[in-house]
Amino acid sequence: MFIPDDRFLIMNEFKRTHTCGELSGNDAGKTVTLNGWVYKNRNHGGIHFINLRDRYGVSQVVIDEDASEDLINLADNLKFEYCIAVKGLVRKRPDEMINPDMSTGEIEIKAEEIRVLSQCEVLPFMVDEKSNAKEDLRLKYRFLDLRSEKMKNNIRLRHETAFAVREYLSNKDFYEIETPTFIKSTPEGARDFIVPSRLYPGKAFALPQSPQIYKQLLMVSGLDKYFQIARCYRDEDARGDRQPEFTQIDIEMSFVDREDVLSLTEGMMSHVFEKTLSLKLPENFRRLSYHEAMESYGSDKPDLRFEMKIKDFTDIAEKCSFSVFKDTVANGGTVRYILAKGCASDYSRKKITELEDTAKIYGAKGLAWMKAGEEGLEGGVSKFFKDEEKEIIEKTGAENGDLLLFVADSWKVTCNSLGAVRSKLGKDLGLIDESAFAFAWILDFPLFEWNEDENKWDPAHHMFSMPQGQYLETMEQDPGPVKGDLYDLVLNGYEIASGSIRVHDPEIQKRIFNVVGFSDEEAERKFGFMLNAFKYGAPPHGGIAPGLDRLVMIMAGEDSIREVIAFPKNTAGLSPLDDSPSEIEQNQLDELGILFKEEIKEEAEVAEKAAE
RNA sequence: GGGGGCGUGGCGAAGCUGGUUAUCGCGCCGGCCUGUCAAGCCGGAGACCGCGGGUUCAAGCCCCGUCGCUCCCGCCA
Repeated sequence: MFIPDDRFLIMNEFKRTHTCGELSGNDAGKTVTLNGWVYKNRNHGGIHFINLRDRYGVSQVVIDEDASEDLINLADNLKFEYCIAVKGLVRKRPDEMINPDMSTGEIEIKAEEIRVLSQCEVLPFMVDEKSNAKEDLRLKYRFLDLRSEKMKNNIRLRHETAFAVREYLSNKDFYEIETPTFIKSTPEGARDFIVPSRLYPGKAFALPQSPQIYKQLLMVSGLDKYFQIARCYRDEDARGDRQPEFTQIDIEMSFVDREDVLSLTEGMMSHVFEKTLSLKLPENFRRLSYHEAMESYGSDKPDLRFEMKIKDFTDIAEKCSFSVFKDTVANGGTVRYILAKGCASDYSRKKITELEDTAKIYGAKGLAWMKAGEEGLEGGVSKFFKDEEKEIIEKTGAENGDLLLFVADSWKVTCNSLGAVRSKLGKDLGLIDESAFAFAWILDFPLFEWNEDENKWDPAHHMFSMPQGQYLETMEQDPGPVKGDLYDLVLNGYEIASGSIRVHDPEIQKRIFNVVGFSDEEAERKFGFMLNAFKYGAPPHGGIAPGLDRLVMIMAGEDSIREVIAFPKNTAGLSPLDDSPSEIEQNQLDELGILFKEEIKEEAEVAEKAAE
């Protein structure tokens, strides 16, 4: 095997003239040089075919029977994923050998010279869509995984999305401004990642959960329209759609109301989908109130690719003889149901139990059911509703062969659990159009949430969202119904953006703090620098923050944001690639004034002994 | 913090109500083959069945524990 000593010289002579994806019949007759990786190597004795791959595509290289012995010998020894350079003549394939599945299938390159630029060891998994290697292994060898067609396309889509965002916002006079990633820790909301300070032992920076406060300060600065494709950090457990570090398209603008932010976002999404997927989105997205989303779809991020609404059953439940329903209503709860058209025969007792298990995950105590037959309602809890049978059939519109599913519980549990049942039905019954993109705005979120455990009002989101005008007078006396100028954008069952019109008036801000029991002193200590800025001519402002990872995930048809992040963490928050986080040197700890390493070990040992 | 699923050569899987030699495809090594494009044909190497313990005449399979991954609840915009 010839491995060159002077690779610079080789590169000089064998620098690519074309990529592996661009050659077509029009290039026939040209002498070209390609650089790439050996994707396939088929040896037919007298003739070799090598599929050479780079970022741009795959081209077939042929080593003919008339090639030199050296070249044949070299081709024989090329293994998967060798990085090579090929110099040769582009020629049209004979008609019957054209490969219509290959963008370069019209041509092939008759190799004249081949140089091995870099060898490759036996692979841990095939760089191939069909390899199906486990994700942890793929993450450990991400550099190989990213060579695959799918990952390459996902990374490209992500780039194109970010590019379209920059293009759109820049054309609308937005500035892209970087905000700090070492900031003050504010322990509200998610846990902060902490960066200890060497210069000030005992003190620490936090990594931002979002650039929220800084972007609001930029509005006070009069910079007017800001965006940033911003890395954000949250020290919480990962999920398929959540990573400890993620990227959001952070946007803030001054002198706007809710409608301005919504229409800007709609325009931006339309631009992105047009540029990346050549898809036209509706000019205005559907709108649902939070209450409506929860009641009809059982989620604040409903999948609107199918309907199957959840409906109210409380009026019949409260007067029926079935004590589970009756008592729930009497105790302030609610009874709601789903009508599954034509599902009676598909759903045996066993399959209904699966649905019930789904409901139970979200706190439901059970899933009551009945089926509509030729004679009326039958099975399940139908025997308790003999008197109301007619009324139920009329109310629900149940027809022969339909299945009715009920949950009786608190409003929230009823909605959430039926929402989960609805999702499962949608998947199981194939109601979801996988090619659809169902955007919707969720509006009118409550600003406050009653905390049962601590007997106090909590902020339902963050504390800097503007209450809607009609609630301003009664906010303190009756916080429950207060709606905020908050908005979420949902897409196919995911929340892909969240934003609000902010409070820019220190007086209103103070009142909100009061409702949630935040003392002046505490507010001053945690957010003083922002509240102070608001004393100096803060403009009315608002914004939104679409999650880039989730957006691209959905556009790519993936189920996990890890598929659209070049180097993600796994669900345990670890990086299998570099094995981080890792232990650090004692001297690093010493420099930071962190002395606990031995103490932690001792504590762990003590705990271990206690466990025994 | 809690629940579900998975863990079998380098990779992906099969392995029945426990039964003696752990199977298949890909990859790897050797050979053959002039038009393939998931190339084909012949031969070969490679596995402490995640780890520890238990039940049994006998465990990949059953039980207990533990570790890892993954999905979900909690948590989290």
